[in-house]
Amino acid sequence: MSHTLGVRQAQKQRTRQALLDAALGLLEEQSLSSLGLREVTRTVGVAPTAFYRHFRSTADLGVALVEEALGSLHPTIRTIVATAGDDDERIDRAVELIASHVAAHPAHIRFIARERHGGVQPVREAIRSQLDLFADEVRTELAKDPVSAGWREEDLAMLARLYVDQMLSAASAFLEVLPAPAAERRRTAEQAVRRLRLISIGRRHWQD
Amino acid sequence: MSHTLGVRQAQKQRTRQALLDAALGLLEEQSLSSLGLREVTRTVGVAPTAFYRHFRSTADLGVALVEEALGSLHPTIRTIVATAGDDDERIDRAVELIASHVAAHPAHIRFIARERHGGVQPVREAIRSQLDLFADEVRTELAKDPVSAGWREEDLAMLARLYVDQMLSAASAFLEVLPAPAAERRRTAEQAVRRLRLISIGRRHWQD
DNA sequence: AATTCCAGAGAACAGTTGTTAACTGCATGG
DNA sequence: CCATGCAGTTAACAACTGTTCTCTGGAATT
Repeated sequence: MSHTLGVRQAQKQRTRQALLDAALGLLEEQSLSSLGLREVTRTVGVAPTAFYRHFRSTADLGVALVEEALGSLHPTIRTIVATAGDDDERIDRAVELIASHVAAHPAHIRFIARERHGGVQPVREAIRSQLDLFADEVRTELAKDPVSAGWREEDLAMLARLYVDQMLSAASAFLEVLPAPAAERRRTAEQAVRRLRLISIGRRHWQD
Repeated sequence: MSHTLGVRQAQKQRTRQALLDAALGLLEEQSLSSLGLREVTRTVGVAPTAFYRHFRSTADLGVALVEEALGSLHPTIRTIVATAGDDDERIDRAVELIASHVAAHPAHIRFIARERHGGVQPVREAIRSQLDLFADEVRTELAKDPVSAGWREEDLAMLARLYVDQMLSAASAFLEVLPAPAAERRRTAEQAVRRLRLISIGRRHWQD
């Protein structure tokens, strides 16, 4: 199964990754719809035509970036929601985890936030389908919780989406204060915590 | 005071508005950072150089579009929050109002959702400052409500921001289902209502 | 009636873009 | 060891970009 890649294919994947990295870097200061294929190949140091060996278009590259940014995040999300413990404990841990993830992969988060409503349809759809997946996974975890006993199916789905949206919103907020002093970053974290707390309270009293 | 504009300035403003309209149309299928100045003037039917008589750059035009899209919305927002009546009634009315506004000005909403995290800094900042203004106005209205008695200042601010975010989120959701059949549009409205209800429940039990 | 002002036109600039075709060199599989 | 496959190169294309400078016609001011 673990068939070591030949020298040939290994080099190809390396160039492909270089293209993705270069694009992600360039996308910190512009949107995908204005990203030029030549711009990307130039920063990698490769001929413009080489691009076509890996992607049909910049939109295609964008879809690959969505996969890179969100694909490996599913187990993390599950963990956040499924972790046992007090509600407030869980919230604090979730917010910390989001903050550290943003600090570790700022460009990825920026890309997702930017292109979620961006000008390139295939990319919007790719992001949407990933978020739908997240929401469904969160819903599954929430359903296991005794607090969700007696909940209507669509209410559970609503809550799951709300959580996913909040995580992205929090991530985007952290992104904006990344260069700010620690005090302001803490305030952002506290805002996120308060939001999740209010939602969690609403959740506990939903059945009244 | 109501000094009628001279023929001269009137024509200028007409061209300016034509540029804004053309840009807004073009931005339905791309982001501002990829919008070309020539592209805009071409659709209006004026020389590229005429653009500079009205805007320094496309970013500058973008800032003007933010004002056009959000500037006149402040009284509406205040009304939504300040309206008397049962909580659920208020929520229903708010969601209906958002839906009809999106149906009436889809391009404006799309523009705001897209450029809020878009690739053009001055536009992001313009949107942010408008949303901050909204949040502050909502906070002021919320403070008048007896339910908010005894609330900490930052908790009120958090709730206000949460409401503003929800309105934008709902608007963006309506936008996505604008071409969809009425049944799906209703489902979107119900999702928005449920979210606001949960938040409203959390709000009533916040003090426990 | 004469003068100033200025929105918009026109032409030209150096650079950029995506895409095509035909190529080269090297790892791969027979 | 030789033939094939294919990642990446080179060159060229027509079309497009933002910005400059110069000019013009008609409204606004005097």
